[in-house]
Amino acid sequence: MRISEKPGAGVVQSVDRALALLEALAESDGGARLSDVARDLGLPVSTVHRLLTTMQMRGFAHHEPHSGRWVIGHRAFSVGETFAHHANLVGPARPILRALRDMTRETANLGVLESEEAVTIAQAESREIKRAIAPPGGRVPILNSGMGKAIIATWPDEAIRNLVERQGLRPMTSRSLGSLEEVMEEISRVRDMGYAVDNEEFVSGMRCVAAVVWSANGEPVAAISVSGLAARVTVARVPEFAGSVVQKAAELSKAISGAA
Amino acid sequence: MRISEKPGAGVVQSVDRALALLEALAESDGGARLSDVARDLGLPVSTVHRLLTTMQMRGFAHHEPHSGRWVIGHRAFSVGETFAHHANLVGPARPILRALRDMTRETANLGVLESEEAVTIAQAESREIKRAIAPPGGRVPILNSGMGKAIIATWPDEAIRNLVERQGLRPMTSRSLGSLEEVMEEISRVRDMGYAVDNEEFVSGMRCVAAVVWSANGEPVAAISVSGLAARVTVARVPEFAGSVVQKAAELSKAISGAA
DNA sequence: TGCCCTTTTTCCACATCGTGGAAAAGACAA
DNA sequence: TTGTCTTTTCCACGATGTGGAAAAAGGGCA
Repeated sequence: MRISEKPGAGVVQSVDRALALLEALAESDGGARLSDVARDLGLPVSTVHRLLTTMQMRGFAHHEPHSGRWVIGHRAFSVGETFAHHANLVGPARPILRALRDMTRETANLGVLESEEAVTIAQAESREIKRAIAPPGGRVPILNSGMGKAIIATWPDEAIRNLVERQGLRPMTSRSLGSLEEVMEEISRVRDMGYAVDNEEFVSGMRCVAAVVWSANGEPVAAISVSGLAARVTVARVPEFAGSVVQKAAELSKAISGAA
Repeated sequence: MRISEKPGAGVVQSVDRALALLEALAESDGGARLSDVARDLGLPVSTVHRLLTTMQMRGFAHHEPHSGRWVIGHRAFSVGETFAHHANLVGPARPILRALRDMTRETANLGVLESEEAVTIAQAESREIKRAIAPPGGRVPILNSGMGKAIIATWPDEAIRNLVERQGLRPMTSRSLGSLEEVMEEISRVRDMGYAVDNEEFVSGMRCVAAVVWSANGEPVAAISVSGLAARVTVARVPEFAGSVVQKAAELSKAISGAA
C-alpha cells in the first residue's frame, strides 16, 4: 500500500501519512516491522519511526517489546468501538425513515434506550400531520413507548421484572400498563408478533408501532417506529403498519452491520 | 480535554493533535461540532477543521450531513477491530458474555494480557448500572485486576515473581496487593478456588470475579469476568457469581477449541 | 568471545508544510 | 430583510516536519 496519492489540497501531510500507517498496521497480520512498513508506504524509515512513536504515546500504536513489531494500539480499539454507538445509526437510518414515512404517510422514528428511557434520535415527519409523540431528543418512559417495549422484549424476563421494580410504572393514560402482570403479558405479545404497539399509552389519541434494530454483535441497539393519530393509525391497520416497520427495521439492522 | 500537554520531544504535533481529536470525538456522545471540539482542545477552529477534513478523507472521521456533527468514521472502527488478533476470541465470546450478563445482571467482560497489562477486549454492559472498571480497550495493571490474576495464576511461581519484580506493584486502593508475599498468597488462593477476585483493588467500590479461558493448545489466553458495584457484588455473593463465571469461562474455552 | 550484517533510534540543517488570523460563505431565527 | 451564529476558504509567516546520515542496538555465525 504505497502512499502514492499526492496529498490532496487542504490535507495535512503528516496526519494523512499517520492514518495510512495505521491502516498498514491493521492489514499486516501479527504486526509489522518498522522498515517493512516504511518500504511498503514508500517513506523514509526515520519519518515512519517518528510517526509511530507519536502514535505510541497516545496508545494508537504499540510496540511489542518481544517481537519488536508494531501493532495497532488499544486506544485505536477503544476509539473505534464508539463508532458502533448510535451516532452512526442516524446516518444510515435517515433514508430508511424517509422511505417508511412515505410508505405509511405517518411519522417515522428511530429511538434508543438511554438511562432507562426511550429517546427519539431521528425522525422523518409525516407530511400531512405535524404531530409527534416525542420530537428528536424527546424522552418517553420505556414501558409507555412502542420503541421501548420492542427493545426490552429482547431482554430476559428477569431483567424486565427488575426494570419494572426499579423504576415502577407510570400510567399516563387510561390504557397505560398498570401492573407487572400486564407488562409481562404485553411483552409476550410483542415477542409473538415481532413488533410492539403503543396503544395510546403515552398520549391518548396517538398510536405507534415499533420493531427492534439489531447491531452487528447481536445487541438490540435501537428501534424504529411509525406513530400517528389513533384516528389514522387504527387498530385494524396496525398489522399493515407493522409489516412496513418490521421490514425497515431489518433493513437498518443489515445496513449498520454490513457497512464496514 | 485540553491538549495542554506540550508536545513531547520527537512527537509530530499535527499527528498528536489529530489523535487527541479522535479521542475527543469518541468521548462526545452523538458527535461533536467543529467549534465545540476546537474550544475543548484549545485549538483554533481552522486548525481543527483542517485536521478533521484530513481524517475524513481517510474515513477516520465522518461529517454527519444533517446534524453537521463530526463523529468517528468507519475506518477507525475497522482499524481498531484488528487490535485483537484475538478477533477469533471476541466472536464466540459475545453471546456468552451476554448470557453471563443476563445471569448476573452485572457487566460481563472478556480480557487478555497485552504487554503486561490486562486489557478488556469485549464487554456486555449491565442493563442497570452503566459503570465499568474498564471500557473495551481499557487497561488495568495485572495484579490489580481479577482477569489478570486469573490468568497469571496459571503461570509458574517463578514467572509471577519475575513479573512482580519487573513491574513492581501499584497499590491503587487501600486493598491493593502491596507485597510479593501478599501476591503469592493471593495467587495460591486463586489456584485453590479456581477463580480470582478483585476486591476493590483497582477502584474502590468496584468488585470483580474472574476465571481463566484456555485455548485449544492449553494456553491461558484470556479471562472472563463479572464486575459491578461492591454494594451489589457483595463478598457474600462472590461464590454465586464465581459459579456463573467459571461455567461461562469453560464454555468459551470449549467453544474456541471446538471451532476451527 | 569477536565480527559482520541488519534494523532501529537519534540527530540536525533546511525549507516544506502546517499554522492560525481574518475574511468569506452559509445557516438559522427573529 | 438584518443580526448572530457556525463552517469553510485563503494566505503569508515561520515554526515544524522532513529525511539523509550517523550512531546504537540486536542477532547470527564462526
